[in-house]
Amino acid sequence: MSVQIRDTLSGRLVEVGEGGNIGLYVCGPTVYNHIHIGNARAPLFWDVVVRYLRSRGYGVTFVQNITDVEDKIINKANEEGVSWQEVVDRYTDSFHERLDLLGVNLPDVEPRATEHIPEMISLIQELIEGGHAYAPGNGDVYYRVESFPSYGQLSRQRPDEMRETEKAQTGSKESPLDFALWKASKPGEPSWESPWGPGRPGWHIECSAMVEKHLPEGADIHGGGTDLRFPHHENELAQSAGAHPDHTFVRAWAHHGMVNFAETGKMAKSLGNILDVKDAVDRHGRDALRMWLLQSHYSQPIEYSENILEEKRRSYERLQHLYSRIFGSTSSSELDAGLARELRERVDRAMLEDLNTPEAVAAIFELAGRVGAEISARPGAVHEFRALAEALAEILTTFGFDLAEESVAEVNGIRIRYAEEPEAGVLARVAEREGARRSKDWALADRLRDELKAEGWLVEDTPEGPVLGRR
RNA sequence: GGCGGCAUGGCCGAGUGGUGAGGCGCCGGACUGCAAAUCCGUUAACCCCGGUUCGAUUCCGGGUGCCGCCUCCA
Repeated sequence: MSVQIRDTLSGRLVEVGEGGNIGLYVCGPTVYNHIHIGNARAPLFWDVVVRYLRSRGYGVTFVQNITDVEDKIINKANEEGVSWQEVVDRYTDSFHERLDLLGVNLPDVEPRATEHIPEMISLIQELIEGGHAYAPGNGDVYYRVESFPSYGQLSRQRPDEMRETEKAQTGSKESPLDFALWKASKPGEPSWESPWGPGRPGWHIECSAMVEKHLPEGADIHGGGTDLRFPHHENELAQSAGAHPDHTFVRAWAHHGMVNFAETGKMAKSLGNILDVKDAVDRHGRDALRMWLLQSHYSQPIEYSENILEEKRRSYERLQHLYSRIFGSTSSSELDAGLARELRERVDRAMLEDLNTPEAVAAIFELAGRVGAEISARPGAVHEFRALAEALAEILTTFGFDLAEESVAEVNGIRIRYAEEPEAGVLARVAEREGARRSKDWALADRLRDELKAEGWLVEDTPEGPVLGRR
């Protein structure tokens, strides 16, 4: 069994993980602000992928870096009159808090740029020795793009056709296309000793160094947003392949689409149209956010709106309800076993071909529909889905959803289902109310329901008995 | 200007050379003392013009529109 990934470099499906192990590197945040939901796409999506691959028996090494030295961090620190380390600490904590809110697991390795300065320096030295880089003598070191003939391959750009912009000023560079590997530090800026004088690393070099260090066999999959394809990944590739032409750097590049707002387009800090992950989770809950991301393919752009997220919340609830209904099934049937098997197979097929989460989610819903139809036709069947309940729980958990497992209490022969443990006396009154209902004492039943409602509990009557929930 | 991607039913969104994924909504129904839910069923689409083909939403060409990138934005 192997996973196929649509590699952005070749445009083809590439097999990875044949040997059972997968090294995954994903570009993480530059910590100079709270992450917005656009930034959340990568951690959330890859979290699902990692969980899934592990559930299928793969050994996964998941590396996601934190960029903790960069112009924007320095600018932020200067604006606020604090040290750059303070900015880094604050927003690294914020990042972790938000991952936690999203229910995203931390990667196996979370390397920081500043912890890899020696590796970067030695990589730069190798590039200089190989003629791929030069130090003009002012403390900077630049990559010599001309020395790498396949430059532009990843982004399908031809160097001679690249538009010249002010951002690509020549300065002390040989060519406007050359990019900084090392920058001389100005006073007050983060600074490390180097063969070229005190300085700090360029942006791209950190990822080259960290991929090589933490995934010595090369990255099977290298993820990041489509906006990183150029220049960031193009430059990473030029650096790593330039320094080590015989070593595989990346087997499959997987670029995910941008998150857009319907009205204002791409969500970007520079455009000011950002939505903090925290606000999105507060508004819609993490499960809705997961459903939203999983119901479209990672390679496509995705649109955010309050309405869409509300829709996704409802979608997820439907699965949660189905699970609640069949959870606790004590027996299995031929139908049950067949549905469980089909569910697992279809999810696998979808995921193993380019991580097609929407296809996998569709399979879950489709199977759910068939269960509903069976229960609808034969209510007693609700207790005969042990295998499917198990498969469903496993898959939804693998996708990182919070599956609420209901408890069942039996009071005076009345079965009451609830997800959240109620305080003493509540269950007794729910049972009392159900007793009142059975003897058609509607006045008492309604009074008890109102009473419980005032205390924050909602009682719903179902054919299978009362269900207690939070209002 | 260059490069890349995308155009699917009211909305979101997969996929396929020929039997209409899936979700949300609408509508119909079931359940129901009331309430709130829930469940079932149905509805409906492949941007435009050519071409290839027995047959194209799917392949090719052209057009239109939208999005991203073009040196440090996930």
